[in-house]
Amino acid sequence: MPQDIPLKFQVPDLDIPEREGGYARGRDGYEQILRAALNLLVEHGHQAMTMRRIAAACGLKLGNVTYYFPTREELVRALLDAIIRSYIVQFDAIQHEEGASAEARLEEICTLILEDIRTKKTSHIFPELWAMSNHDPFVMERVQELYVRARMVLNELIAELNPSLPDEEREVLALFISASMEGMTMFAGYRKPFEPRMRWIEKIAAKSFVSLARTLTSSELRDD
Amino acid sequence: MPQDIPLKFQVPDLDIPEREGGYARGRDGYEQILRAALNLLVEHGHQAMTMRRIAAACGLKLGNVTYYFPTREELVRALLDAIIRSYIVQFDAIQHEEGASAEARLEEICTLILEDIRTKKTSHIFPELWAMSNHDPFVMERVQELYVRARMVLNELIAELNPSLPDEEREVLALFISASMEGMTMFAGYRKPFEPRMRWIEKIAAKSFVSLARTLTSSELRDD
DNA sequence: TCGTAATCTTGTCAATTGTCCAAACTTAGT
DNA sequence: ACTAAGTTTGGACAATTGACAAGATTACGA
Repeated sequence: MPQDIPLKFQVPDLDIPEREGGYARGRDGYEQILRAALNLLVEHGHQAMTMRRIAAACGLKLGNVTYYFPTREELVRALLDAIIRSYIVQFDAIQHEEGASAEARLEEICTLILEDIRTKKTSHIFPELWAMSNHDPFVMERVQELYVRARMVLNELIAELNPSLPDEEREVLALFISASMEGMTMFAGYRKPFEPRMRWIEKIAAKSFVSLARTLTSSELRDD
Repeated sequence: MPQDIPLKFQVPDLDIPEREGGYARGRDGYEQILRAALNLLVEHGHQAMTMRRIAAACGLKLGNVTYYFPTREELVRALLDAIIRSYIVQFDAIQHEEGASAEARLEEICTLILEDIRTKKTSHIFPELWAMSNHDPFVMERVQELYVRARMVLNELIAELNPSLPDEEREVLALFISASMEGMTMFAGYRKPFEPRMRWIEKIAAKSFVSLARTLTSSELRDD
């Protein structure tokens, strides 16, 4: 996966769990397969990610791929696990990182996420995941788990900026901010029409989110 | 397509163009096919939308489907055309509708869009479209055309609320607002974890977007 | 070095897919 | 009723897919 944009934090492509037993060659094969599958997913989408194409892409034979992953389902799950794990690791790192003011950190997080959205990998994979998750509970669960982690970071910062906001309201606000940024994927992601304007979008987002986090009050959310 | 949420404005499922020549029976078949295809897309995703499944779903024979749509590609394009056309018609109607203050209308538009997002149809179809658009220029073009129309409405309202904001900045702001709402699809759409909190999300969105539209200044977007 | 577990090759299998076609049947206007 | 255009049917085709298995080859510790 070539790096297409200079990023402060680069999310690793895959976080592949250790494999029990086996030879070094086997670990290589396993990883090669997942990387080839990821590449196909990014370049040509989920439906083009066939066992044969994966095999061809990493120089293995079809039968060999089914040795590592007896069914396509297992391969897809291992791939999504590895993809999502890499994001979660990144979010956890950010969360436990001490830094400047809550406001500055909120802005930084947003910049981080919006920059990641501009990468080809992210802006191609996530729409696939969103589409898959509508018809596959496993994907849904993993994707939502990822976003739970993403919101944890936001929640902490909002709590610092606006201590009087009740828990539930704060969580909805964190969701709003997170979802808002995800929405940029289709418009300012890789080779999308507003990609060149991503800097402005980052500024609008920072201003808007900080203002919201600071000024949102519980009474504004009361039901009619 | 059953209506799952009571909506003020219900976007029609499909806007099917008139068919040149042919008998009434033929117009029926044509429409049945597109409706069956839409239903499959919503219920089981793009990959499940095969010619045979479509035929079975609308009680036609496979060969008959290929009579109306010689290739699957043509069918998909006709379907996406009909889907997107129905949204565009809706946006055009909203745009030329006189109403209350710009602020009230902006809030109304947002409520409208966010409510539509909660429908099964919208929250299932759009992720499919976004994923497809990454690998199919035709889909990309149509989807972006839809969003251009959506932003036209926002642009007018922002211009009214903030006349001194230059054109380009206003367009990026309109994009931010539109994209922000689209991002809710994966979190507060049909059967998504935050669907029950959509009312709060609408209120946060209204407050945030109106505030942005009012207060954003050109100097805040200047490059460093 | 030797033996066993791990990895790899090769080929096959049924199932599904999009596309195509020739013949039969319907419809609507004359 | 006749006709020409529109529609429907049933079947066929090659291509692709995921899964599977028997045997060859390789890695690595005893």
